[in-house]
Amino acid sequence: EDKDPSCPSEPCPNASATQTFDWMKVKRNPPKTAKVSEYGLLGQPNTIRTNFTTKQLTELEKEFHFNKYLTRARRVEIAATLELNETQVKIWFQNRRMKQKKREKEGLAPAAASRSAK
Amino acid sequence: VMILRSRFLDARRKRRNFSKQATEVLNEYFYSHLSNPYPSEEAKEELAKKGGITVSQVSNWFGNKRIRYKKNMGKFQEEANIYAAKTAVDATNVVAQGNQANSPSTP
DNA sequence: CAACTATGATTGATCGGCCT
DNA sequence: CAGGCCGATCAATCATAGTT
Repeated sequence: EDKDPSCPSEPCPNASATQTFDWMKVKRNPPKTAKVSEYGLLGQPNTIRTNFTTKQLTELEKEFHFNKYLTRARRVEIAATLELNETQVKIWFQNRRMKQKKREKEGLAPAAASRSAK
Repeated sequence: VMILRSRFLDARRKRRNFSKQATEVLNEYFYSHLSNPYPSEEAKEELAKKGGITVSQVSNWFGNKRIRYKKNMGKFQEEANIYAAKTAVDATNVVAQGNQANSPSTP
């Protein structure tokens, strides 16, 4: 599967005025969440982002409130319990922390604004 | 595998389109920096202030804009020209020379 | 009023950089 | 050198606002 996704056989004649910059060509690698050993063989790799179930999210959320950071042991435990990869659990916590931070930030700025209004 | 789309039935999604001016400011920046539409944190703050929205919203906007733009560049050509012309007016001041510097305040 | 499109927000996962 | 975290971003999707 070695092919050039952009312009198979032509030097891309930049059509109109606006040209194509690098950022427009950026392509992310497909998620490696795929697990060849699960359905017998590849074919339908989890090329898409997995959707966590409400149950999984609830558990993860619970853990997060207990500890913002994971321990190797905790991670393994949770991953097994929720049937997720350790990586997925790790990533979830990282995203969760960022989300937390974002919320705190958004929760303070408006407060300062309303302070002067009141 | 069930219909667990109840991921977030939260009512937090009461989206409201941005004001005309906010969109104006954002698009102006986007198209005047089309070669690299990645505003710095400082730039985002300024855009947020000018548009009357939050920094996160500015980030979301650029994120969506970039993805959607490259997804369908043709659909934005028209818009691109409109804003390209707008920013050009800003430079028509010095018609004498083709000054490329577009950063008014860069120490 | 239904059908369709434009758009803001959410989020699992990736990328590059830094640190341990 | 491998592994985790951060900050930013991607990319797909959700749900709604605005159009047709």
